[in-house]
Amino acid sequence: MTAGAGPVRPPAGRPRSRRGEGERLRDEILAAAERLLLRTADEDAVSMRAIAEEAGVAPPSIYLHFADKSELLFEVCERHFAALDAATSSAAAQGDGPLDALRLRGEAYFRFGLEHPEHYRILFLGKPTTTPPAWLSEKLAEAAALGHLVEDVQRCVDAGVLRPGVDPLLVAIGLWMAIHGAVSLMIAKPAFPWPDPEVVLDHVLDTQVFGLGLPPQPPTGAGR
Amino acid sequence: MTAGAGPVRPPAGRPRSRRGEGERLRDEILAAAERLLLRTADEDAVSMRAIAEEAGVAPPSIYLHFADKSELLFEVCERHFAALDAATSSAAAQGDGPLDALRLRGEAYFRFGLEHPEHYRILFLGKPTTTPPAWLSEKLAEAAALGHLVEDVQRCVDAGVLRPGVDPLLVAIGLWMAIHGAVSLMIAKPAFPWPDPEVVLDHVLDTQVFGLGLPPQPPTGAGR
DNA sequence: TGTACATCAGTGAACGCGCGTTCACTGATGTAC
DNA sequence: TGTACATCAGTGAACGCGCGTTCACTGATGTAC
Repeated sequence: MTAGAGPVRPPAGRPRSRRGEGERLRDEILAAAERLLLRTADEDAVSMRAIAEEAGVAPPSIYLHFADKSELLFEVCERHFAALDAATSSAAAQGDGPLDALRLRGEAYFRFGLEHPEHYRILFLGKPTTTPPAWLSEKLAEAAALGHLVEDVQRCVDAGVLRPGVDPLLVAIGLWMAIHGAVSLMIAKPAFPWPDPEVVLDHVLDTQVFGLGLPPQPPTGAGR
Repeated sequence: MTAGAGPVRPPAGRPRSRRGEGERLRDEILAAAERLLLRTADEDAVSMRAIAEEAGVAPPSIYLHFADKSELLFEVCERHFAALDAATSSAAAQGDGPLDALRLRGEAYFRFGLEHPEHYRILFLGKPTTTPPAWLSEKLAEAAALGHLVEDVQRCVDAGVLRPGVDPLLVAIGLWMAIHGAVSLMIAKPAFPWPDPEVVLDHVLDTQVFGLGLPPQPPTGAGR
């Protein structure tokens, strides 16, 4: 009975946008979907109805701004993965030389994935059926920041710090797969007794650089 | 009008089991689910109704033998992954030395995953929510044949073909992650312009063994 | 300054769907007497 | 050998749910005259 001003209003009524400002709702819907995804950590909980409620709006209003659900969800992720690209690239920029840059990029990718598991799941673990066509190749590579990764690998090749004759694209894909494997298993099976994430990360990256096998020429006898 | 024998019968009527042979249906349901999964290659298409129809039985009949859907689906996969374990282990047994065995095991795992994408998806890409508790750790490791992988790694350590001081479990998990990363990305994004699977596989395994970096002591000048 | 009207932002109710699961039941089959 | 009965394998119909999406609509707001 404290704030008794104004007539009866619908519970969480969001004020309607002024004329010409209809686009504002678009951003609010995206923000609501993102909040839901982060709070519930469950893609299934992010239904159109739930998003609408989170945004303080009726479900059909979403269709004023998005063609369907997947368009909305993937735009949420697109924004988020722009942040991944920024994070990995800025990490790589701190690198001391191209190999270090590559390593820092990998670390940033790994941490980003573990910190945003549901986004990661939607983009990289989801079924192709529910993925819009554009996301099947170009955007996917973009989201994984694969282009920048290839560039980093190319720089390593140019600097001569990788084995000669390697294919930069193949190397980049291999790195992506190795780190993705770590991220996706730990995300998909959180209850599994994994070692500490940082231990896993270090091991995966060390293995990529040095390999598991013995160095070809151990210092036997007359080495040093 | 060719085979006019017998009275009118329900379309795909499966003959009811004799008394005491009720357990027979259990196997038929498992087989039906497996067939559906392989034919449709889509986990969503494998509903209880669809399984029942494939088995020529009414949906409630499934509950005579399985508590619920996830119990059924995971039993399907359990059988299938017993085959994975058999395939990888028999591949490893062909190996010429422990390191070769490890490599053959990895190859077998990779190929098995690509050949059975929907099973792989259910087991390793599914959400923890839909996974029965037992599958969150013990059975999971079993299914990935992790135990046998650790043993193989241990044999390599004992034979002195890996870098000294490595933790066999960590190495095994790292190998698992690397190959899983390749399998899961190629499964999840089949439309992506991946290199040829065998090229990917070779690269991933070579990298695991040799690393991407330069060997520590390149033969400069007075080597040979 | 007043008023009819077009436009815009947003809504209430419903459609149709397929799902997992439950319930009360049927009818054949073997068994006890 | 006959018959009542318990048991077993399996079913038809329905429950309740939540989903994505559509449709006809409302009511406020700005604009033209």
